[in-house]
Amino acid sequence: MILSKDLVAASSTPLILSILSIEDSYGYAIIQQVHELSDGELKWADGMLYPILHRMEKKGWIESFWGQANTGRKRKYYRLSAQGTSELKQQQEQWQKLSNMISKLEK
Amino acid sequence: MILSKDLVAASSTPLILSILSIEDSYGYAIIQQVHELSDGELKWADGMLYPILHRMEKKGWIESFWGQANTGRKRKYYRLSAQGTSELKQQQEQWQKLSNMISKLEK
DNA sequence: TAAGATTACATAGAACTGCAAGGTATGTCA
DNA sequence: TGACATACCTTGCAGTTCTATGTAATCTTA
Repeated sequence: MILSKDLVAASSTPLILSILSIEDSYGYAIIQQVHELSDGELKWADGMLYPILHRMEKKGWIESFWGQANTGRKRKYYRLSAQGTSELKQQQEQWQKLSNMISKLEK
Repeated sequence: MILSKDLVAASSTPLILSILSIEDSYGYAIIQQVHELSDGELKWADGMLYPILHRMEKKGWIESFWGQANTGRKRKYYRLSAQGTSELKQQQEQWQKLSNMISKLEK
């Protein structure tokens, strides 16, 4: 199944917020987490994710800090901010509301 | 609650398809139906809806025909095509899948 | 019966934006 | 040593969206 562009766009933010609500993560890992979570249906390009992360940070939903893998390679981790937590809650509610509207109409 | 732009964009198509799956309708009425269904939270501008309807028709999901209200005023009705029916089903599945992913992550 | 509100549809194009493409760099391992 | 995986970044424009604007018929009410 190919997910519609609109839906992918609309789901990316809540998905990232959700993932970060479980534990801090970094760009490259988030891509893989999404890939697994979706059973391979969502395959984000990295060039698509990083701008989203930057935008979310600018909005104050997430905060970044540099970390180090045990390999020595540096990673830019993100953590959910307080604002991001409330944003996540709101977006989940919105999804729920729209899902209900759409499925309520099902014959 | 202000619905995020992305979500509004992603939901407009399945919403319209859903409404038309119940019964044929026309632009002006669809706006009101969405307004009611959402308990006043979604307030589409007409200038926003008509282009969407045209796009959907171009994609073959809906078909238009001119009708007449009992008042004598002409109306452009839309009906769901076979293609639109299968598109609706797909989009509903996609919504479901993403909703599940997002809510499964909830702590 | 005139003015204002409502119903109803249409479209150009300004304004926005998403993301593909292209770039850099380090670690691993055969 | 070179191929592959890991890891991050940004620009630019192709494509989209919907605001602003226009038209016109019908209804209401004073």
